Amino acid sequence: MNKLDNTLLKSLPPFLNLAPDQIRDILERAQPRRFATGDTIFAEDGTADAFFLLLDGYVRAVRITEDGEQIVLLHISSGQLFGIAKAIGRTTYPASAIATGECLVLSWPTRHWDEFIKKYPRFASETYSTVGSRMGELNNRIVEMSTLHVEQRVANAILRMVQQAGRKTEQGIEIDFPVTRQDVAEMAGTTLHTVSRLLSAWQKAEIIASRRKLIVVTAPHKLVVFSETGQFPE
DNA sequence: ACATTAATTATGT
DNA sequence: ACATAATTAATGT
Repeated sequence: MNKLDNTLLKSLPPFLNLAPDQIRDILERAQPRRFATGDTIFAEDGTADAFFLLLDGYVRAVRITEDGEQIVLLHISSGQLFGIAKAIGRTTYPASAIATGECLVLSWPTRHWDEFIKKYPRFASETYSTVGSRMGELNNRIVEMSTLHVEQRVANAILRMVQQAGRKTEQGIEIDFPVTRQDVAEMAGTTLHTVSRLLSAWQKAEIIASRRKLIVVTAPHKLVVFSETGQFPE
């Protein structure tokens, strides 16, 4: 039913080295979907009736607190599996998935999960490693949140985005999806005002350059040093 | 050391 | 023109 290129899946980690008929098997059960900026792909606590593979674009995992405050848990970049509640023994999604920018996604009904795991060892090991690395990231962030100062936290938030979605330009490394100060604030656990103030300062110090919804890190090394020491190098 | 409030300006449809 | 984003200063905990 779909006109997706068969070579597309072949190059993705979970489906590496599969035979053509296996690729077809997987694609036949997949539903390709597009999402626009800000679209909710699935909602926190909703029944996990599908799991997903991000083909293009970026998605962020978001949770809402008691008093309606958003926090951004992590970003997912293309090639990654997400919405894999089954992998952590859940029947509902632990967070909401929001499209940041245009997204192209493959989704499969959850009932195929167990079979995929059995049939395709790469798919199984890939889910383990993505679950593992996300746990690791969240783990680090807990430590950061409780030990570091805001300035270091927003530095880390920016560095993480650079790491996951950095694109080299003439000026430096640019974050490949739209980010507002509010977004950064939600990642660093602070307010957009503090973020705005910090970004302005770092702009003057020629560490970053930023326009509306865009952040370019012009001196990545200095920002790394700052995130670790709380001081800019001479 | 940070958040909150509020007022002001810039930017994108 | 209108809504959304960003800056900036003042005040608060």
